[in-house]
Amino acid sequence: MGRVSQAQAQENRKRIVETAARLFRERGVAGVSVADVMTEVGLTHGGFYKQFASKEALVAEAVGQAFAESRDLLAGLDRDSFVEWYLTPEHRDDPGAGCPAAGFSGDMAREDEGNAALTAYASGVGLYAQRMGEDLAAVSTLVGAMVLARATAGTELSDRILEAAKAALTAGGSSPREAPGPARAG
Amino acid sequence: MGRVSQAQAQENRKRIVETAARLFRERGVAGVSVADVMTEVGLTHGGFYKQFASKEALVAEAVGQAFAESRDLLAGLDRDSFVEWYLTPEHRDDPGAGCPAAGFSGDMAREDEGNAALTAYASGVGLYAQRMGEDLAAVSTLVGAMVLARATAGTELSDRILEAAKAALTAGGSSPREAPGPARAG
DNA sequence: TGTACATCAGTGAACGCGCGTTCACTGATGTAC
DNA sequence: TGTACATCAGTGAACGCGCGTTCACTGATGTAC
Repeated sequence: MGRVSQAQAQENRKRIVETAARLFRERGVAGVSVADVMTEVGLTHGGFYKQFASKEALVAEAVGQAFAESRDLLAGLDRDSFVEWYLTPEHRDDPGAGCPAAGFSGDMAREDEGNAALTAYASGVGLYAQRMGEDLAAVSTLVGAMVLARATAGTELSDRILEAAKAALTAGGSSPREAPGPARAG
Repeated sequence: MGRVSQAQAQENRKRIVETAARLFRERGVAGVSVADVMTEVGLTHGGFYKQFASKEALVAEAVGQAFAESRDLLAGLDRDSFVEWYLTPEHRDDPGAGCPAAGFSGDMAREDEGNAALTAYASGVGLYAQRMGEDLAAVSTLVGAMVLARATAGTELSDRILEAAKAALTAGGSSPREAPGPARAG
């Protein structure tokens, strides 16, 4: 295959970023090679560097892409609906299409400061914070529950974590310590 | 160096596991090679396989070791003191000596089920749950806050996450939605 | 509109590198007498 | 206690492999006239 139209090239680039955003969340950045991404898109790995300076640059774009995709979802649900959706086994079992704050957390903790991926990640977390009314403790509960539920997937503990977090964050925002109840509803 | 006494060999093995438990939490399992661990211990990498079947086996032992170390800490503090310690910048900035539930979360999410490391991890999380009175939502808040604070380290958001989680989990369990304050203190 | 040429997205082989793992070897340790 | 020999923890070189990245090449696209 020779040269491709500019429109096609732009389309290919977009698909590379979207595919990376999904695969990195599913298997981690270290678990996905540049060749993996390109093969999934239907291209050969050599062409990657015509579009991106490095794998690291792709990671940064993928993080931004993942948060951009979730922006629509966040906007379309009210707080309780969002929490309900977030803490489902379906979300736990499909990290590739799920919350980037949870999906990329393991990889971001090891990036060095100032890094483009980190910047995109931090601003994305800000988005989630906004959705939750700047309640950073609630965001922590969501992300922590998802991370733990995934790490314990397959055990009985996993489902219980999701349930406990849901009970704590819905039904009026009762304390994580207290049993869920109708107090403060509305 | 030729053969070494059985006592020395056992001591070396122990130090390999302890060093791995620290390094894996600091840089992630994929970010630490077998040679890295052995060099840190002061041995050469070739001897590793006299003591362990594979890197994967070391990961499983390291996870168990990390939780075993934290067991003492958990036992020595009451709930509020534990929460206070957990949500400090010092804990955030020293993952190698910190909570294994947070430190290994990124790596565990990608292990396949039935795996020895996963089993050790899940039972370790159970330990934390016990410490927090089986309040899995509170455990989620702790781990989520630490994971997010680490992923956003260096930004202003990072400290705010720790503060918000601390406010939500101490001072009588006030709602994560409310701003921190002196109300309900004591 | 048609022709001639330059561009450059994508190909596929190759690179150097670090990884997990193996192995022949060493020589102090542990054991049998 | 002393001697002779087997064991085996640790050494260091080597292995095959997959990775990120590079590069000469291809040929359709884009452009200049």
